[in-house]
Amino acid sequence: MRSSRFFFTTLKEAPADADVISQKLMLRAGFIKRAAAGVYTWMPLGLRVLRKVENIVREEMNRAGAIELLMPAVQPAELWQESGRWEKYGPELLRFKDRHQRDFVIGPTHEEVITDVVRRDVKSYRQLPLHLYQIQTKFRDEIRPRFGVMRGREFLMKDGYSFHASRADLEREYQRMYETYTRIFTRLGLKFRAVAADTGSIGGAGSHEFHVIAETGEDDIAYCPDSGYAANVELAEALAPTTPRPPARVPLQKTATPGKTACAEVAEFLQIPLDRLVKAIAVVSEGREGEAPRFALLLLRADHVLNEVKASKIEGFASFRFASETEIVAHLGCEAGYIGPVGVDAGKTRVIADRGAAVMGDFVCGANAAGFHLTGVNWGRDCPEPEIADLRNVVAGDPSPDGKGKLALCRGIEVGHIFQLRATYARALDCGYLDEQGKRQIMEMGCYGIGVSRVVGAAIEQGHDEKGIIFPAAIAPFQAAIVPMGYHKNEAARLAADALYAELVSIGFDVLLDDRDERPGSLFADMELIGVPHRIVVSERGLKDGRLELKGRRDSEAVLLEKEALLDALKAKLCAS
RNA sequence: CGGGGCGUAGCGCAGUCUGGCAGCGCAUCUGCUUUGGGAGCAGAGGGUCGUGAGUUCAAAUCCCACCGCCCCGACCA
Repeated sequence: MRSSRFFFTTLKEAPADADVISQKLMLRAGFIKRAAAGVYTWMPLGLRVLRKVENIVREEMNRAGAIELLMPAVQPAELWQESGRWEKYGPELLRFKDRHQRDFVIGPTHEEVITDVVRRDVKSYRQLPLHLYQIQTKFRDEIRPRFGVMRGREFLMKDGYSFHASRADLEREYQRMYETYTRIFTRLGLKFRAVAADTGSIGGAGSHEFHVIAETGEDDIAYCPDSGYAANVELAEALAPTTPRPPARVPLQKTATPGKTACAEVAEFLQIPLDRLVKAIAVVSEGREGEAPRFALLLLRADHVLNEVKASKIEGFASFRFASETEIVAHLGCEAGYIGPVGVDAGKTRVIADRGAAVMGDFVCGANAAGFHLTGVNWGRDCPEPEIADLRNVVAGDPSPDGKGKLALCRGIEVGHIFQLRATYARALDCGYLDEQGKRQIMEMGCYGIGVSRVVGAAIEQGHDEKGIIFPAAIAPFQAAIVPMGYHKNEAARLAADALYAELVSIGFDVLLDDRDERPGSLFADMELIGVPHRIVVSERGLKDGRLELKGRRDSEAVLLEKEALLDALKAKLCAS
């Protein structure tokens, strides 16, 4: 490609409303243009990157035996009503009516459509297993789209769905997809980590997320450098402390702590470390219609943080919320800030302690009286033994749940997710087959997603500097750029640049000849901004010695090479990736 | 949904308090000079000042309503 025949525009200043680096750089580099909140046009330069990601994903899915198809973005409401998600899916599901007042949705995902396709055409175990996938535009009406293409409302996704005659075969395909995803993100040139993820109501070890490691990620990941264990913090188990609860040494005492409602303030006021305090979090579950709301007090060591996913697994609290001030006063006779487990009415309030809080002795907590805390509190002696559960987020240094080493934490951007759906959708939509005995069975399903457009943003979050984007060669808009000095003034440089361009194209390189009539500084700055991994400068001064100049995007200095040596160097670098 | 902020040329912003010719930098166009790190000089084009309705001799500026966007808040006992 020649710049003069291509179309791209760059900006010196990023639009003021961009809030993450990838969004700023994508706007500055002219990869995307905002059309509405969370909705973007992919400009030709950005589209080249998107297509490269897409093609790697496609190649590897095909290699793994999955078969591509393309489903509609617009889906009839009937399928969603049949699966039950018409009611369950919230306002993220964009619904609309056509001219005949029939209900439709713009697909946020395609379980319903694919299951409908398969149930119509697959009748026999002989047609299984079957793995179908597509790379298609999705729409989710996020409350607050942000971070450019990383949390857009409209985005490009690869979604695959596999169908099986047995759970064992689903597990085999799941493992194959785990390996395929590992291969995909490796080829994309990204630093990533596969982590165990929450499986929600389905349970089992049936879900992994693939995260690109980046400081700006929205997810916390716990991993063990020694054992290879990795899990989303939502899921990572905090093991019960191995040290037993110490015996009570001091008597229960009520202490005035006027105005000290936050744990940190209480600890400072009493001159004790934060981990001697127990904090109480009041939660409510609405329960079914006609039932009274259920109330519970969750107790954690004050320096620990409540994990809401874990809390939602408490029996009866699947969809809990934090209690209102009124509810707290009604159950505990005191406002928030001074509440605790001592003296609560066991008939009305469940007391559930995190494993860490359950082994504490002589601790401090709220006295259920405004302006007072209790010191020297001990389970069993001063209040009933609590229910015990794993309620907190793990922290760096916690023992790994597999018992081998200690956990570390990092942040990640979720770019892939694989999931053993089992029969959830197949049952709802009655997707079955006849087995060897001619008996009808419900299929086992898996689903496998990759956020293709999000990968582009994640790659930039991971690879950039003050000059702009640094792409891995596999997904850069061009593998290399030829930058001639004085293309429009100097015939020798022009002829040499044209010849080199023709030669690189003929051997299959995706190269940009920057033949714009601009000053060198502008050309350099633009090539660096858009993240081209290799730059070749053709100048009269180098040509005098028969040399060209090669510089990697991360290099500080260029090297002067004769043409053949330069071709060899480029081949070595680009073919390796 | 609650709180805060913003909306002026393609991009970044000033001007609003205190009403009085709609500005600056970058980008764009023309000419000359320049040519290895986002050039200089001279000139030019480009605006429903988010929308609507008011107040006023006069509104980007004041009042009211609406729309859009951004940020913060759903880890709090």
